[in-house]
Amino acid sequence: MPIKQIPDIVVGRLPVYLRALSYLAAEGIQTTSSHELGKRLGISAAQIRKDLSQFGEFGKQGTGYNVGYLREQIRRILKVEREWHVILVGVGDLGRALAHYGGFVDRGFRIVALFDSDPAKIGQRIGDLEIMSMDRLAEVVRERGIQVAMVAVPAAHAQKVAEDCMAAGIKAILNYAPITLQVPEGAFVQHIDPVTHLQRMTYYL
Amino acid sequence: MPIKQIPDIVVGRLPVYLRALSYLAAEGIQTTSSHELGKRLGISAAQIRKDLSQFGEFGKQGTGYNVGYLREQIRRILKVEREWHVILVGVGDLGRALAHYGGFVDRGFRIVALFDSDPAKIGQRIGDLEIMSMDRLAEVVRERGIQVAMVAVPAAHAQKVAEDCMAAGIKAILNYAPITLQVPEGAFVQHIDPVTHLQRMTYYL
DNA sequence: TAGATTGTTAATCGATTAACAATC
DNA sequence: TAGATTGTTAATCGATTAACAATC
Repeated sequence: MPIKQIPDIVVGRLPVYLRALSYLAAEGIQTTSSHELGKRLGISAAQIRKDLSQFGEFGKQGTGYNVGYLREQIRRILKVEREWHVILVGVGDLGRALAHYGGFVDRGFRIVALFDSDPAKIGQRIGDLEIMSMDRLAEVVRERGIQVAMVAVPAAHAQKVAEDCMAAGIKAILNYAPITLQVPEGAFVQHIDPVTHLQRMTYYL
Repeated sequence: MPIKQIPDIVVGRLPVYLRALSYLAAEGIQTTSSHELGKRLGISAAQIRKDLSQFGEFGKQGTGYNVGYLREQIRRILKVEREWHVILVGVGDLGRALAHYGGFVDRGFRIVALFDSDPAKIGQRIGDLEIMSMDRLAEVVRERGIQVAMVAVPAAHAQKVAEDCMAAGIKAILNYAPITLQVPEGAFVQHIDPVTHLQRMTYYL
């Protein structure tokens, strides 16, 4: 019997649903509906119901969804009810901002090691983490079984860094360098390039 | 006669094509093909040809595409052959990193004004820009005819800031706050939330 | 009960791919 | 010419929407 394949585009919307549910919970709202969620997110109610139905039945006819329960279910589906340890490679301006950002931990991610290739930075501390040499990346990743990396190095170095990460056992890379990384089957990359987002909007202006 | 409507998903890929073409140009490569581009980007050659064909005929049978020419054409389509003036609202760690980032200008965007609501920051300089009070946002946007904003304020303030921006005449917002902004018809928002990207990958781990 | 909302089905809509004539 | 690659068409594939029975 074939395992039902969930479309990636559906997986991609779950974090957005989860984020909205967290805000609803923070507002003290206990029950919501596909219509309410959809209105907040600019997504049709039908699509939200369809998406959720891929994973189970989480609502109640006539009532809608319990915010806390649905939130927990999506956290479980996305595997963020646990805490993922993440390395950060590249501690320039952006890397520093990411290292200081307080919004990772309560959504399932903790930066546990920093790496940079600049000898002048090695040994510096950010919070309670020390910036380490790239030489130590593989060792740290292997010993601690880390699967997720954030890469904030210059574009010219990003592909090499990604390959080093993969070789060490990293399976998922969040890439801030403005270049498309090539990774082998079974590895995952997400790209964050503000300029591509800006350019997508100027087309319409 | 109806104007041919370009799918937004196609528009969204153009900046990625453009970025790849810029790297090819920097490498001194003068000619490329849909296959070569596709291989670099993990996109099928057919899709690239189909996407480009929405806007015109840019290639030559048997030869492929002239890198410089195609690059110019996409820059024109995306309207980034000009320089867009952008305001940055929110000068925390991330805002500072964005203000320092050197990668905007040569891709069509220049940050021309900084705003923050923290009185302690107002008057501080970053490069040759002075951080201004939110009170001055509308005035600056109107006087200079600015249409694009980057928002890097805490989530709790982002919707209000977005509304202030829209009221002042901003038409496109790049939002770094981890919340879905609601904007009126005719305005555009792109969201950058690293955690949603991470969560999209952990599903598969 | 009456009203509301889910989960699901079928229909619609849209995007991607395969294939190939045209032609450089 | 022979080989390569485009632009485009048609076929396929996939995603979204509309509608509604089920039911809280």
